[in-house]
Amino acid sequence: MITPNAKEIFRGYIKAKGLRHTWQRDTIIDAFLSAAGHLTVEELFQIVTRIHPGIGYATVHRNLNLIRECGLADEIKIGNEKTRFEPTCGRTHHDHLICLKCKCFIEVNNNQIEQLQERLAEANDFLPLRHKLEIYGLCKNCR
Amino acid sequence: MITPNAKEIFRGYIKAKGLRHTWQRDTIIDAFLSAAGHLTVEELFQIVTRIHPGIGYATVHRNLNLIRECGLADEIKIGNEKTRFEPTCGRTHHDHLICLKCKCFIEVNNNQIEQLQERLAEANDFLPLRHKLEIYGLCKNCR
DNA sequence: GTTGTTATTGATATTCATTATCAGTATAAT
DNA sequence: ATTATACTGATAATGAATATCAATAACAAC
Repeated sequence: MITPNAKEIFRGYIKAKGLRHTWQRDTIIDAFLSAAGHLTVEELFQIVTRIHPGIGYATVHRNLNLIRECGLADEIKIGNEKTRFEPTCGRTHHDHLICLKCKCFIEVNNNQIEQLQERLAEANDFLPLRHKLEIYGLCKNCR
Repeated sequence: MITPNAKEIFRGYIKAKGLRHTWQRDTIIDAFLSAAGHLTVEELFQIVTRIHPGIGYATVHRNLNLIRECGLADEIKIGNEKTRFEPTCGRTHHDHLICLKCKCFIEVNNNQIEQLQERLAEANDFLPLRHKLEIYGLCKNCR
């Protein structure tokens, strides 16, 4: 299976909403896609600034929201920590085991759970679009 | 099965932490336990104020955190909505189907999913303590 | 009961992520 | 080229959550 071109998805979303293409958006989507996952707005802003000094924090924030809206990023918010954005494209959906002590997280996946969730929604006449499963506890090193 | 006395749990927690008993704490835990679930700090503050005018917002907030800490409340935070606190005592754990349009939520429960989560954690050498499963989508009326 | 220590309260200030504002600029259709 | 309008970047505003602090209250020790 070929990974869909994330950048194309983003540009398509922009166009479909009647928004405009700008070099800032290009820079931001490129930086986001090539960076390691789980970035905060602040962190992406730092990266983008190194490439193109002068891009505003608000611009990065706004566009990160667009990236999330078009499905290329998931939001992870743990307690009062800053929101983090993780790329979804080319990756299967996964849930998180979050350590309450060291704040690390492990990505996990279970098809059976996914299927049960579908059925659970169905049984309640609910159309499921996305979901978030977070298991909090202690990791191998902290338990 | 007899529901454990939530108020005793709270008072025990206070004592165990070397904190002190106050009439404000009593008022707040009483109001919280007798209120319908899913309250925001603001809403509980309004209720408490009606019983004892003069109790400060910060006091309600602080004590709601203690109530959460001792396991009597779960936190629900949907998007940018205000954090809500829902009583856990005397109720089985449940997950949420959250409507993206009307913001309503349906409480659901599935033992099979719970069990799979346990196993998932185990497989990763992770000690699960609590978890949060939220399925976002469209409810019966909004789909 | 008195005293001393210290947690608590309530009012307010602070913090901090996120969103809104807005003038100037850039984009893209005609 | 013209024109309408979305975008940017700087900054202000928002708002929930937390911190601060002086006055007060709880409670253990005596």
